[in-house]
Amino acid sequence: MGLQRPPDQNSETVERMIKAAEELFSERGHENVSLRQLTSHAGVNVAAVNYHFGSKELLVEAVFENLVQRVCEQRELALEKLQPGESLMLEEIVRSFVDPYLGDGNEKQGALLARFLMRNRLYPTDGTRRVVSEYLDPMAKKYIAAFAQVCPNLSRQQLVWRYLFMTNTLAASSAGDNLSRRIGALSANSGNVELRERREAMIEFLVSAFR
Amino acid sequence: MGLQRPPDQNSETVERMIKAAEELFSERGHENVSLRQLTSHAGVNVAAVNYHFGSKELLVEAVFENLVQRVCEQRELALEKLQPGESLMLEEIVRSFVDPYLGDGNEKQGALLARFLMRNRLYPTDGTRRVVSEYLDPMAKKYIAAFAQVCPNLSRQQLVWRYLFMTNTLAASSAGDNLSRRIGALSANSGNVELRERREAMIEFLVSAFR
DNA sequence: TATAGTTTCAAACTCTCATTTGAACTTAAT
DNA sequence: ATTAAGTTCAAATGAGAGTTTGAAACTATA
Repeated sequence: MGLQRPPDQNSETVERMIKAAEELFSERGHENVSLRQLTSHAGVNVAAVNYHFGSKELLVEAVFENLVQRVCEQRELALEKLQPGESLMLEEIVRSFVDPYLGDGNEKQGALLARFLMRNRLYPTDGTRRVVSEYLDPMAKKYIAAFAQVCPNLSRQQLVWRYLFMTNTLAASSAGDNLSRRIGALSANSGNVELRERREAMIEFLVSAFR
Repeated sequence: MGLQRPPDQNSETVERMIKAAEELFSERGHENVSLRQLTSHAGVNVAAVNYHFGSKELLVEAVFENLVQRVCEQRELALEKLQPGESLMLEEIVRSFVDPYLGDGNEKQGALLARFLMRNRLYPTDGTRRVVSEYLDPMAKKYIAAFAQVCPNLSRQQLVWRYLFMTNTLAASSAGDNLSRRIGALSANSGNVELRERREAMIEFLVSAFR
């Protein structure tokens, strides 16, 4: 009968669409990727989006949720590994937060996540809010608790602020390749900036911001 | 003959359009404001946009340039007022940077600027890049020089990084009212967060990030 | 093999948007 | 008063987007 709610099956088609979406969204942002571009890049029919996800918006949210879930799992693991030892290092907490965000190798994951988080900041929807409150907020509380152990001089309120500023810095610094260009313009140096270098500078910045 | 380039006149119509654009853009972002909404809110005809600016994109860039110019002028003044005394305070430099950005009273200006800067980070165009290199970059060099005086222990490279992280934090923290909601979710406190409070917390954060 | 449910496909549909158009109106100079 | 340029207007245009459709292809079960 035409229009039925498809179950959450892991069909080949769905995976290909999500993969294509991650690639294209991380480059141009989901508002600049039409369904025709997306589906042709994935090698599936245009109608597949509405058939499998219901709408473009729901596809976007599925990709977002997918990614956030992945990152939060990695953070969970990294944070747990830190807890047992009593001597909790500030820098290691920051690293356990930043590393899963940026992912490995290329900067695509960080860029994608940054786009989503900025988008949620500027134009939140019910779906994106749900992802934040379901995955990010519980994780945030754990991090704030961890920071509280290392920074006993900061009040709970201050910790909340700084945690949020940290996430903002991370998101804003990962979005687009514009930062590298800007650094070239401001430094006397040559333009090219290494990824590793950027990551280390940011961690240094964040660590000092918690002191 | 139909299509001529109109000069930069300060006609009533142009002013009304820019004013309406600032209001609507700061609330919903320029991608979510159609020209019909914009012009009807301004009380002018739809065709006026293309007649006076050439296109929607050029109107957006004009609003952006307008705003950035204003903010940079205020920063210039505030920074100059600081220089004469030898005892340059880190916190005052940060304030001279933050205050013109956030504007006075309502948070509309900060939100508008944040949207533009994020947009430029995610989807830069020739026009927005021009505004950045023409207004923001020269200003940035002055600020980096000022920070260098107060933070002699930081290398030039570190100063550049931290300046950029500062701008990112500022932009990300000013965009949307989502931050307040998030704080409510993470604190045990009640949801409402004062503007002043937020501003002070951010300045505290930024100051500590430069130490 | 027959049948019912699921998935794919090309094509059409609908809607909104920025942009263009040509006439009407205003303004200022000759 | 006449003319020409600048400006405004309602209406049309056309491109591009997401979505829907109904038939065809596929898959599994009986």
